[in-house]
Amino acid sequence: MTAKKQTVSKSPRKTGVRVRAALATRESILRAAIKVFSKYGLSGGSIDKISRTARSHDRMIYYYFGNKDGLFVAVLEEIYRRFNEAEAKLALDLEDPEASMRRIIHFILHYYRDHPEFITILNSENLLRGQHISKSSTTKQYSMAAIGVIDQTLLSGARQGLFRPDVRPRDIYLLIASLGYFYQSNRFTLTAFLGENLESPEVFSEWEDFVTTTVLRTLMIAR
Amino acid sequence: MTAKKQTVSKSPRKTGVRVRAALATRESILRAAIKVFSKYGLSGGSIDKISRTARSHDRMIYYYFGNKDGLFVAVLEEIYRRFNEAEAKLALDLEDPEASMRRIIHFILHYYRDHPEFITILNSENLLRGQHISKSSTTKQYSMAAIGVIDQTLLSGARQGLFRPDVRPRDIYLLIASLGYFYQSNRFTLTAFLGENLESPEVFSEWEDFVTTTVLRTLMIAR
Amino acid sequence: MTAKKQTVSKSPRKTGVRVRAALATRESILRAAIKVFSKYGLSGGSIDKISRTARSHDRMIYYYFGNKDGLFVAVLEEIYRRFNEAEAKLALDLEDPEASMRRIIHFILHYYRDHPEFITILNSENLLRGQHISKSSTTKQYSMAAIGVIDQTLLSGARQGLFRPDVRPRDIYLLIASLGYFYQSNRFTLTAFLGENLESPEVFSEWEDFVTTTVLRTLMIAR
Amino acid sequence: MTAKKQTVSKSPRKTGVRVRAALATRESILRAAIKVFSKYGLSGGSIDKISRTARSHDRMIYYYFGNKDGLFVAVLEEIYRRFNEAEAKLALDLEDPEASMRRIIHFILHYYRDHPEFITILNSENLLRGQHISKSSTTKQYSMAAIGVIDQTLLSGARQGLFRPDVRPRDIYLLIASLGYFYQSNRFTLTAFLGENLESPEVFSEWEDFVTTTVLRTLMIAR
DNA sequence: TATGAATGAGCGTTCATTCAT
DNA sequence: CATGAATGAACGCTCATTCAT
Repeated sequence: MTAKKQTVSKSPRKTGVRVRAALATRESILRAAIKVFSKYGLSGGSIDKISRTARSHDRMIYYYFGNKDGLFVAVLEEIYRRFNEAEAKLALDLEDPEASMRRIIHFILHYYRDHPEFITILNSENLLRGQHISKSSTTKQYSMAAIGVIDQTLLSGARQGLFRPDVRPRDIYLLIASLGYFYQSNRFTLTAFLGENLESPEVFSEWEDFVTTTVLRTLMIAR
Repeated sequence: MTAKKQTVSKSPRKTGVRVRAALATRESILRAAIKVFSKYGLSGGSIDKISRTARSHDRMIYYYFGNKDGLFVAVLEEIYRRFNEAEAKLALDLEDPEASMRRIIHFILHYYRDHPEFITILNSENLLRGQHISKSSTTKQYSMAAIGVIDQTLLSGARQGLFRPDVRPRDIYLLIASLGYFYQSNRFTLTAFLGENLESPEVFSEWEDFVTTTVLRTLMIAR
Repeated sequence: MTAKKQTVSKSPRKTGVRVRAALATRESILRAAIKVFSKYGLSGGSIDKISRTARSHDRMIYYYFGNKDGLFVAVLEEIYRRFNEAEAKLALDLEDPEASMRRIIHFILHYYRDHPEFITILNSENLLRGQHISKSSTTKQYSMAAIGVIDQTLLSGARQGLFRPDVRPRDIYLLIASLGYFYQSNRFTLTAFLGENLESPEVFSEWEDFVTTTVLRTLMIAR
Repeated sequence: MTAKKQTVSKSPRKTGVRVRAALATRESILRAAIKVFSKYGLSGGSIDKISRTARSHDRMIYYYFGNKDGLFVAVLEEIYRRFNEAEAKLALDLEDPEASMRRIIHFILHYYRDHPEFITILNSENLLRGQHISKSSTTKQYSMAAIGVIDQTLLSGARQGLFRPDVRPRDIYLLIASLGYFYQSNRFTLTAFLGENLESPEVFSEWEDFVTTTVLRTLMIAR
């Protein structure tokens, strides 16, 4: 974490250590930024809070990320990268499209639940009308993967005569994402509104069942 | 010295120019706060921005709302009240449950699209883990109305043998709200992600069709 | 305390009640001001804190005392008046000057201990270089009484051949006041400095003995 | 980001212009704070007044002292340190205890007269019930020196058969401090009260004589 | 006699950022 | 590669006070 306390050495042998230490500093700042932006939003998450959380110094943030917006862009890229990385591990059996679809739903709902920073940071970015994501080129490529997985499943399902052939993968992606995202994103106001604790495992589990049923009903050809 | 709520004067003779001016001040601050919080979030929406927008003074915000949090609570209550007021105008023909459901979906999706402040302010409140809404008692009553409308529609549909009888109104409320909310809330990151402009009327219209189809497919008994 | 909630009556009979209520308001503000100024000083004791403590309104302070300085002048006069009133109750037997002197010392030390507001408010006034007391005419007359009592005691003691005849009453007044005042006024820093709790009854009692001894040693003719 | 205490640089080569400038900034803030707190008290002495007096910026106060309270603690430590430093220069001839005692009295009375900030700042701290001094460890050690000097003098006097052996140095310290402090601290209200200008050199000189006489009378064994 | 509404200046503090070395 | 020093603007909030009835 807080490497870089070592004194400046003159021997070139130690350069490797310093580079590694520098990376560690950069990484700990990034991790701290995710935590802080997630909790306080962009304007509420101050440079000071972040550097303190990272046990580093304000100045280092400027050193590695230029300014606050640069740091936020890096944060955005990182959370998308993490989501993509997790999704890539989904081993789907395309021969069983219904099971694949259930797995995808399960993955998305659980990822959202277990990574609240993903949701709050995307909300922050949307509050700012997406002004950072447009600066980033890397994020765009991730959509391919996310929708590609659904596309393949739908194609397989249609080929087997199980799924309607006229359903667009983009709509199914939005459908699942909506149902997973809104539930998590708005769980505090919803809890007050509905008088029901959406954070309880039972309520969440019931919701997953409902989502699965709904997606399959809109996909599957009735017989 | 916070102003007493509503400031009901006992002698109606005195309900003169100043009281009217006072109400106007309070209201213009509230309206400005909705605008500013909606655009910048709670921490980004400064007292100064708000009082300037309201063409009033910082001090008056404290006079009428105590502090920034008090103002935010009032803002929350106001946007819920407005939603409720709009919903109350929905004239549903319960004899035709399918049409009713289409109307409800139409109303919610369009309300979210036309009132982006509703979404951004709720996101801000959820970022803060619902710490303001719990202080407010008035908001809770609004959920009754919102779900009540769906409940009646589902009952009518079930009575007529059109809708499945085992679907919970709360789930249908969450289903529609999710699909309307996420689309609007995340339209900027989604636009970058999907490479498609979700703000275009055509894309929105297609989405409304998809949502309607999905809701009805999950509700209606196949024949 | 919080009279003045009664509705405005048109019958002149009740005028007495209202005047009394007004006095009560004035008095409760004065009492609150003593408490607040004593605790927070002049600049730290805000109009708002005072009106809140008095369960009255800011505006009433201006109504009765003109402004903050006017209120502080009234406070100064009040604490001097109270001291004078208490001192007037001292029944001294001038035939026994030593006992009289012991009584005076006892009275002053205990008055300071039991009325910390007297000390803190005088300190505030001295911080401001006595700018309020010069506006007040009533306070000056009180010194007469305070020193007069000592004067009579010294005269009696000198007449009886017990006290030195060349000691000035003003010096004895300053001597006793210094020893009583400093002990109370600086008891917090002294406690930290000396590592001894000056608020304990035993330590205070020992101090009273020392003061009495010192005053009498400087007064009495050795035989 | 509060500055580290004293900022001792490890490589002496770097102790350059900026470090010296930094020390100057810190010191000029401290000096300004003493002046301003002395004149207006803690709550009346605003950060703005101080930074303006120091010809620095608000921000630097927070940089070097954390917050206003931190600055006040530093101010307290500084005025105690200065008193201690001055006292350390007192060259006493312990072989002549009476002369030593006269010198101590002289020193204390004149120090109080010539350093009014010492008195007003201690009054401010006592108004706040000693809440800052308890945070400071350095001040406690100063009491040792102050009382130690008196202790040695008393011991020498007792050894020579001049002073009573049963007098506690702490009491003599309090006696002298009281008589010097109260005279200065309350000189404005006393001047109004007594109708005599305590700031005139003659009156002060007479007071010093009276104090000296009083202290010696309570100390010395009558023959 | 009493009040709610309004005001502009100031409060202590934190903001993101740049400077010089 | 890293840091201590510095900056001006903004933050949420409170100040004593006056206005109009």
